[in-house]
Amino acid sequence: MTTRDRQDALIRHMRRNGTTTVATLAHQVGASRRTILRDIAALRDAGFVIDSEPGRGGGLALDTRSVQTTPRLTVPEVFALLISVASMRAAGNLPFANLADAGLAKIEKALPSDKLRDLRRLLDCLYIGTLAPQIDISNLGQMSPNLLSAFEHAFLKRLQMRFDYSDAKGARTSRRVEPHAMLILPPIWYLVAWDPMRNGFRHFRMDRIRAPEHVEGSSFLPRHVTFGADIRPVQHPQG
Amino acid sequence: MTTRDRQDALIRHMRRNGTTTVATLAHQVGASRRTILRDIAALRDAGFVIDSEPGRGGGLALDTRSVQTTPRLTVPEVFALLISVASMRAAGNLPFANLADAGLAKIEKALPSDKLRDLRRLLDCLYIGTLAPQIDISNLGQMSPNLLSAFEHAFLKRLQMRFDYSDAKGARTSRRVEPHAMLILPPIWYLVAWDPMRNGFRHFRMDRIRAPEHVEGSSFLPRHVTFGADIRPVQHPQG
DNA sequence: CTTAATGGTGCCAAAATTTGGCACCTTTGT
DNA sequence: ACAAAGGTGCCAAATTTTGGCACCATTAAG
Repeated sequence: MTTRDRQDALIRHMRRNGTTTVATLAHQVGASRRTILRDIAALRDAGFVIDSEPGRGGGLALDTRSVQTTPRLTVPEVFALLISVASMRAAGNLPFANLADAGLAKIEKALPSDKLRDLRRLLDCLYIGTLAPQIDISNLGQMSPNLLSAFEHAFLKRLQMRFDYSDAKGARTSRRVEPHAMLILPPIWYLVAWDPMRNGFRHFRMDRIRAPEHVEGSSFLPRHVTFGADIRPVQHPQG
Repeated sequence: MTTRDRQDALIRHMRRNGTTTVATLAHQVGASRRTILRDIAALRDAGFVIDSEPGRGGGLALDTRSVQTTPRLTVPEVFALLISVASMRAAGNLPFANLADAGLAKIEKALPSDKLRDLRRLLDCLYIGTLAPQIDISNLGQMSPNLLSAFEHAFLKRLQMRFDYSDAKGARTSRRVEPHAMLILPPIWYLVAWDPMRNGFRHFRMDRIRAPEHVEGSSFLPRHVTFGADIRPVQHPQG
């Protein structure tokens, strides 16, 4: 969460909720009161009109008439939206998915061509099933926050991914694989990847993937990639 | 001079001067070569298309055709996207939903304020449950394509909706109700509405709602509203 | 072939910025 | 008087940014 992201979140929250307070915002974005006050000052500096009332019953309120900015979405953001819509379609809610799709199409049109190319490649590797697999989902875990970004980064740049995996019996192994596809069989998500150590394709339940605890040669990792996209290039089959 | 200011300056310089080099830019803004290269990467990530040619006589050039066009989305489109993301969040796929949310926030920012007000009102009437109801879903039907648009139209303009409804026993009734909320208990979607004939609130499973076969006074209906949003205003409780 | 110019990447320590905590002030409604 | 709210100044700790360096790949000129 960069400064900029946090400030975006503040604006979003104020847009949605109307009047709010510094304490509320601080709790919302997980920052201190002091930081929020600094952000508010920065946002005012950037042109946002934010009314404030001191005293009991006071608070902050964004004047929504004030600023209009062009949205600039990143590839993972659009990809996440696409996944949302696609999985809703898979759940059978077609009419709504179609409407959302129309909106997405417009967004895609506004993407620069190279981003669009990335997006198409990501879409090509995404499979969404309609029927839930007949398996026990009582111990369905939480997916790690950075997994989608890490997948996108590694897949597009043809890098390997490193992570720790717990199989159905709870045995933890450390993996280094080449990501090839994402398979969604609601509510289970799978990563399909080539495991060069085992010389074969493997499915990994994404809720069982964790960031690697001990990364050898961690100095090779860009700091923002949590799942250890490696610098070693991958021989992908498709062009 | 913040990072952002510097990156803006780079874009301005490239817009003005056409082809340039990293060294030139570095000298221009008083930063190192390394920093400029990092900025270029960030700008590309943000959606700017910047061509580059290596080798003697090479350089950088901003593709000015790739100027971002603001996608024009309608309220129902954004609403459908929001539902997609919200239902994915309800399904427990938080990290992905958060990413999608960030994208949506940017889209919301670009909406004109009156649309944003509409959107907020729609959001206020949307409830998404996390646990599926313990009911038989073997006969889950298809939701009609225009139902969401009709709901949005009728709700925002405080009009009545007309439709045919089949209850659990298959008995068909013709309804004329005031829509108040949408309740999603995956995979079942409900319309919550006031039924003035029966003088009470009713839940309608949305997959059992069908367009009315015989609509009296159909000349009053806007053509695109399939479900017969009536011109009679509704007394909504909230402002 | 050699060389110079150019974009690009990885790494690391130094520099700069951001952050959280604290004390304290002002305003406002009960 | 008091509690709840916004706002400011300060400082050490945490985090991010930066510059410098080495090095790679590509390209054109000599």
